[in-house]
Amino acid sequence: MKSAVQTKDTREAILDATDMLLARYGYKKMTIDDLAQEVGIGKGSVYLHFPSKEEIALSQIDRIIERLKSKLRTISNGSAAPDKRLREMLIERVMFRFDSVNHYSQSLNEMLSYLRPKLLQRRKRYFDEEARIFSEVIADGQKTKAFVAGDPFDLAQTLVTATNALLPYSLSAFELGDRKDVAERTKKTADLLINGLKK
Amino acid sequence: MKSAVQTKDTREAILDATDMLLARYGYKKMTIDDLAQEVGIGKGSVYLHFPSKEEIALSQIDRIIERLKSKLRTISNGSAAPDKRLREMLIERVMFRFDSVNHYSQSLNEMLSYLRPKLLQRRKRYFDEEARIFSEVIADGQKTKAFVAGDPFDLAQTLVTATNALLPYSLSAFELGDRKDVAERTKKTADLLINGLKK
DNA sequence: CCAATGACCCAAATGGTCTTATGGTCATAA
DNA sequence: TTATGACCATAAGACCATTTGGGTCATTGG
Repeated sequence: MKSAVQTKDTREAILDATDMLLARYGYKKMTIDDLAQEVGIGKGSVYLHFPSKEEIALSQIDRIIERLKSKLRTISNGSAAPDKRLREMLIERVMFRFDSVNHYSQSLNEMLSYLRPKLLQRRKRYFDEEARIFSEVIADGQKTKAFVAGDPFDLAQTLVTATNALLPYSLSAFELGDRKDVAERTKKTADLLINGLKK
Repeated sequence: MKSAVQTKDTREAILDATDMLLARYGYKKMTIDDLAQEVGIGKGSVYLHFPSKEEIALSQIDRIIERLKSKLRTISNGSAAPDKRLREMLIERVMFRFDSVNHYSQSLNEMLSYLRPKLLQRRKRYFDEEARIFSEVIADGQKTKAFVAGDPFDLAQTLVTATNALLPYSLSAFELGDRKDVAERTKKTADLLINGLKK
């Protein structure tokens, strides 16, 4: 990875290195110099791809969510019954995040202390975008009268809110508890919520 | 309030003063001297009631939760139908906290940074205790076949988890959003959850 | 000519030193 | 016996010099 990048897009390489260095050093301690060296480029070249250190870290978080959304869309577009799809999506939204930041250990809260306002904004955006994907499945379920009536997006936002406490955010993955336990709590919450949609 | 305390229990007076000073100065800036003066006692007398500064702040948080639990019990023991009681309790658990710490503005997260491990522990305990009160109402609803079968405490914990993201914790009341908005989101979440219990 | 580079700039961070403040203790007085 | 505030030790803050690191840009090589 320290050799000049030839087989991989530089922007992605920077984000990969960011992922690793955030986990190792946290936001504050991670330097652009370290990053450049890790990628095998000059320090100034980093700024050809990202306007600031802050934006690099935020873009890494964005990337995690983009990957999640892609997974949610795959499930959403599947052929299972809408309630089964919803359940799988709720679980995925929690567990994918958990696994994506699990190696960040204590550094998640540290990042929050530096990037709080912008992270909060993005967080709101992420939830909106996720809810949009969820709402499509809800609308599906409503067409066949399997789900209650109501604005699909509104209902989706409720699903999102109800599972938000299970996400690693200010609580690190470590603080959230054992992975198995988080998964279990997520399933139970999802089941109750979907059951509520069915009436 | 600066006069010697005669008509009010000293411990309560200390906690009242803590509530006010936490809101004004935050945890770090609040001094035991300020506290003692606010109550009208000597600085050393504070330590007759609390072992440490840390414990004073934690006890104030405990007190908020005790008041909440009292309110939850009142609702729980009411004569309304179980689903109506549950709904009211879920809303109360969110809004009572919101209102109790709303005047803390930015200082909630500051407190968290100093008291994190102990706050997390207590937080777990609070949730357990709340879930116990909820489980009684769930058991009530199960007796009349109005609610689904299952361990009442387990189901109650799910209700608690599903509304946890709405509580002010690392997100201040300010960051959680407009009070009206929080209440609205809480109601929608409660409705969906209770609907899920009814099947 | 254009993109990559690393030297440069400057504000922020850090480390060292001294001073002050504060949590907690305890001798004293009521 | 209990309340008090002076005392103590350590932590925190202020100050200053030095170093560091985010961001910029003049230079070079392809």
